[in-house]
Order: sequence, then structure tokens, then C-alpha cells
Amino acid sequence: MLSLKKYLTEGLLQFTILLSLIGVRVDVDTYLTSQLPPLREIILGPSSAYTQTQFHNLRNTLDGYGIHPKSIDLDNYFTARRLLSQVRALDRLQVPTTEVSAWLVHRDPEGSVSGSQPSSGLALESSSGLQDVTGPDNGVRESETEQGFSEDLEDLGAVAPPVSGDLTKEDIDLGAGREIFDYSHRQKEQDVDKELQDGVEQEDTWPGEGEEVLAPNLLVDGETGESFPAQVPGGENQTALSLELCLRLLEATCPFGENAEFPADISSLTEAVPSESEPPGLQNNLLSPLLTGTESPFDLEQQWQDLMSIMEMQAMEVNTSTNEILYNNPPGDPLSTNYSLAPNTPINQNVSLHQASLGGCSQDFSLFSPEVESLPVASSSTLLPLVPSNSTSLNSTFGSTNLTGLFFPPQLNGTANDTAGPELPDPLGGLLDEAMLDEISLMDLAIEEGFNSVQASQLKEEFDSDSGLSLDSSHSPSSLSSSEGSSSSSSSSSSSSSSASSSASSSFSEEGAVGYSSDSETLDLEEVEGAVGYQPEYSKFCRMSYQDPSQLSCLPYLEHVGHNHTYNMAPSALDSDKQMSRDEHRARAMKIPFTNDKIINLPVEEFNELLSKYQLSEAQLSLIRDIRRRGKNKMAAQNCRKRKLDTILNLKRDVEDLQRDKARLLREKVEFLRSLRQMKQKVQSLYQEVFGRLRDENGRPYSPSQYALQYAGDGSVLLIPRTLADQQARRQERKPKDRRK
DNA sequence: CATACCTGTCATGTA
DNA sequence: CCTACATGACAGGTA
Repeated sequence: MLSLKKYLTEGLLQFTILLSLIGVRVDVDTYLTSQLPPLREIILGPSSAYTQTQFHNLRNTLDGYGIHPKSIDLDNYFTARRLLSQVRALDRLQVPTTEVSAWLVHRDPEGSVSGSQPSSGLALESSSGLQDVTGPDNGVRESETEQGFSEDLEDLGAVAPPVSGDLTKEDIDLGAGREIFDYSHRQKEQDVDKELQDGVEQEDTWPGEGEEVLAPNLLVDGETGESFPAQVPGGENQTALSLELCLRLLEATCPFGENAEFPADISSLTEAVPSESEPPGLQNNLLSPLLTGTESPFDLEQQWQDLMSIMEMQAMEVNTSTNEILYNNPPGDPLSTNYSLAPNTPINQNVSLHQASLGGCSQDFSLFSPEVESLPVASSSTLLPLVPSNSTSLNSTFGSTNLTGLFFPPQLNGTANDTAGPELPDPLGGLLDEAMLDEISLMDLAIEEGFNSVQASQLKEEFDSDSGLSLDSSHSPSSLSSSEGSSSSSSSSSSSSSSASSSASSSFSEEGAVGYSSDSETLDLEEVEGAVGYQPEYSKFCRMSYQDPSQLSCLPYLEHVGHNHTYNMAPSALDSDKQMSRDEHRARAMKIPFTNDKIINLPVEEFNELLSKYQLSEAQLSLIRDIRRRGKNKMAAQNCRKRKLDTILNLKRDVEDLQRDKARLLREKVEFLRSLRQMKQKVQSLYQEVFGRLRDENGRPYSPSQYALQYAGDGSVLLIPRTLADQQARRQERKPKDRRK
């Protein structure tokens, strides 16, 4: 519970940060006192917006930003509540090591640059800025990016419905939140946090490094008419949407150690592009990365974890009614109209979500993003065309992120969903076919159910008790030590014949050697044999006792076998004569002076010594040798058969175990798929909401068909032209392949 | 009587 | 080469 509380608190913190960033002042305590401890953490510093990790460290700094019920920001308030619920849900995720980061939006007061380049799309970042970000890797990334752009689009499996009409939220609800879902892996989470911090730090360094991307434009809510103090310096039109999305949904502790490469791996989200094929009611333009059928090269484990997280989120989701009200846009949403950006409309090319400013946030941005303000204006002034020609520069920035294609609107690339690249197989693609999986799983489950666990356990016990064919087994006839066999007839000889002959041998020995007779001759010596003294120990010589039929009863396919597996076990001492083996009869007929048991089981040395003690004819010696050979071979055959049987049983058990495991894995797979689907839906909704709240310098929403949010590996989210995003996505998809090689 | 199974035995190979 | 062992194949016994 403590951990849960902690997580919830963190979630609230993040949520609060988010709200504060968008200009909504919410006193979380007011709303959540019932469930959560007093939330006092407020992020006042702009750097905090940048630094995700600071969220966790900023506790006790919250001054209780509160939103008055009568506040004009009631809309935001409701939105906040909805988001809060989501945050809560995120906190409750049970998936270990799953980390969901929220997005931070901050305005870049400075660096606003009038978008002089029309129709190039919102070049959110200048080439220079991008290059700076990427640093030395730029050259490499550029090439990669260029190649991947067009292809990636094809692979984008946009499942999400077009967003265009749904966006009712005028204000961008970009909040910074980072959630850790794994309660059991707190340590891992901490590690992740560390990573995040590192990433943030790196991010912070960007501006100084020459990222001149940001155009600090404040957004004015054109729809609501709410005027956000446009703090755009100089009244420049540049919509420097400095939106930092810390939405690291898929970032999790990667056992494979790929976290280090995380920035470049966040492709899963990138690939999620809403498909236009979605129902009309859906927001087609806003593509949710997770909804796409194509999976990013992203770490599978992370995806799984995220998936689990989403599942949790779904389960925990509350305030649905409120959410729906706020979230669903009425038909004929104004956004559609808003999206129609005049081709000539100057677009701030430096707008990147990384530093994207939200209309609603403009007021408070200065407080939260001083860093942004301090960003070199040169970057903003230098609008880098987002046109493909500049893709290289963008690549450097996006190269680290696979999310480029994540938010691509399907419109741009109709093939996004359908052409989920054969060339770039989705890691999880196979998992997406739930129908198939379910079928398989059911099949396997049936198989599994068919297996009787009780029987299995019995088998196991049997194996354990009667392990095997090993000669060491007490049951095994071969277990007899040669010394025992030689020492006395009473030894637990494995051969009934030898034991039976023990009594006879004495008589034979007394009678003396008999002429050699062939096997055929020795046949039917039973009548000739005189009364054989009863030997109480006889029962001890039962052979094949290890093959107690009762043990086989557990095997269904052996139950029908009613044969006596006790071999020559004597039913009674009186029948001992008839139980004698042929060799025993022969030995008796040949008047062999010692028992077959000795003949068979004595060590070579002792055996030879024994033979030397007697004056045996050639026939007798031959018979003795044959008896020994056959006797040993008989035991060997028994052992061999037992071994074979054990092997079969073991195989059967293994098969059953594997079937169980398979069924279990299939069940888990189905659950994961389910979770993944939910997660994708969640991400889509979040994406749509964020995107819908973005406004250009004119306060108009961006067209999903022209722009997309790109999720960077460092946790930032950039608003980039779709073309670039597609290229990025394509490039990202290739990376994993190469890596595998 | 036919069949399936058990068991012993042989031949062969391996160590 | 001998010995011990393993194993496939065969055959006899049995239910």
C-alpha cells in the first residue's frame, strides 16, 4: 500500500505539473483528499517542466495551486479531472518496470519566429536545431532518416480513427507526468527514473547546444475565445509550441540493456498512426501510435510492460462519464475547420513539441520554462524548413526517436495501416492477430485440460520412485552386485531362473556332471527333474519386481495390458519346478554343479575360479557359458526394456508439461494482446487530446493530416510535419532490423 | 484362431 | 580378444 500511495502521489504530482503547464491551477488536494495524501508538490520552475525526473524531487514545493470551482477554467478543470483519473490509473498499473511519462508543454517566449515558409508544414524545428541535438551522429542519422521516410509511412498501421472532427478541447492539455506502474519493481523504476533524468539533462542541454528550434508562441484559444496572454515577444507569429512530452509509455527497464538506446527505439508509439478506416466518429487524424498494427522496433519487453500498464490503466480508469463528456466532441466539431490551415499560412517551423507552447499555457509559461525563454532567438529566427529537403537535419533530432511516424495521420499515408511493412516486420505484429491467437489458445487449452494433472503427478511420482532404468535401481535386477550373486543363492538375484536353480543346483552338484546336451536335448527336462527342495527365500528372487503392473495403471494407454510383468516371478514355491527357466532345466539336465545364479552373476574372476574347482566336460562348460551369456543378456534385455519404457514415460511427461506451458503462454499472450489493445487505445486518446489542443500562432488547431506528434526517445514530443514523421517512422523501423544483425 | 503383449534369446555393436 | 552391456529383431508363450 505504501508503494501504491507513493505512486499515486507521484502521479498527482505529474498531473499537477501538467495542469500547471497548461495554465490550469488545480488544487489536487481538494479533489483527491479522499484517496490521496495532501499534495503539496507543485512545480514552479520551468526547468521542472523540462526535467521529468524533477517531478519526483519537487515535492514539498507545491504551493497548492488551486482552481476555484467558479473559475473560468472550469473546462480545464474537468479535463484535469479526467486526466487525473488517467494518471491515477497509470499509477495503479501492476506491470513492473513499466514507465509512463507524461508530456510537458512549455512555451518558449523567445525565439518566436514568423513562419515564413508556407505549406511546408509546421517545421517545428530548424535544421540547425535538430542537428545540434543529434550532435555528431547527425550525418549518420540523416542518411538513415532519408531512406526511411517514405517507407515508414507505409508501415504505419494507423488504426486510430481520424481525429479531425473530434477535437473539442481548445486548450492543449499537455501535462507532464511520469508514471511507474510496477510496484514490485521499485528498484527498476528508480533506475528508469535515472535514465529519465539523464535524458532530461541531455534535453536541457539542447538549447544551449544550438537547438534553435523553438518558436515561443503562445496559443490563443480561437474556439473558446479565451485569450491566452500571447506572450509572443515582438508579436511574432511563430507558434513555438514547446511541448515536451514525457510520454515514455514504452520505456521500461529493459533487461536487454537497450534502454541506453531508448531514444532511438521509441518507435512503437511512432508507428501508431490512426487509420482513416476507423469509424467516422473517431478522430481519424489523430493517430495513436499504439493503435497501429505495426509495432516499433521498440523493445518488446518494454512494450509488454507498457501493455500491461495500459491494461491496468483501463481497469483503473474512473470518471469515465466525465471523461466522455469532455472528451467526446460533438459532431461537426469546429476543429475540422480549424485544421484547414491555409497552405500559405506561415507556419512556425521551429515548433516542436519538445518546446511546443500551448495556448492555454501561455500565461504561465514564463514561470515554468525560463529555460525556453532563454533559448537563443537565432534558432527561432532561423526557421528551418521542414520540407523533406531538410529531413536530414530533422533526422538528427528525430533519429533518436522512432516515434516519428507514431502520430502520423492516416490521411497522409493511406498505406500506413495496410502496408505494415513486410520488410519491417512488427515485433508484436504477430501478436496482434488476436482472433487467431485466441483460437490457438483455446485449442491448446483444450489440450491442456485434456491432460489429467493427477495422472501427471502420479507419473511423476512413479518416475521419482522408480527412476529408471538405471542399474542402480534397487528394483532393477541388474542392481545386484556381482558379489552378492556369487556369495550366496539367497542374494537378491534378479534372475528367477538362477534362484530357482539354486535348489536344483545342489542336487546337480551332487549328481555330478552330465554329458553335454544341446538345447534341444535339454528341453523338457522338467519331468526328469526330481523334487526340488523348497526354498523359503524363493520369493525374494522375484524378478522384474520393478515392473509392478500396478505402477502402470496410471498410464492410460497401458491399462489395457493385463500381462504379468513379473517375468518369472514364482507364483508359489511348490511350482518352482515349472518356473525354472530353460537354462535351469538344461543345467540340471547337464548336472551343472552350481546354480545358474552363480553362473550368471559371478564376476569373471570368481566365475573362472568356480569353474576351475570342478571337473567339467566340454559340454557342461559350453552350457555354463551359454547360461551365463543368456542370463546376462536377459537381464540386459529387461533393463533395456525398462529403460525404454521409462524413456517413453518421461517423454510423455515432458510433452504434457510442454503442453501445459504452451497453454499457459498462450493465455498470457492473449492477455497481453488485450492489454496492448487497451494501451493503444489509451495512447490514441491521449494523442488525440494533446494534438487537438495544440494551436498555431493563430490559435487554430493543427491539421492532423499535415502534422503529427513525434515522440522522442528523450521523452520529448515534437510536432512535426507528417511527411517528416513518416520518414522518421520508416527509418526507425529499419533500425531494429539492423541491430539484430 | 488371430491378435497383442510379454519375455527370452540371438546377433550385433559399443566400451 | 575378452567381458560386460545395450539394443533391435525374432520367436515362443500366454491371455
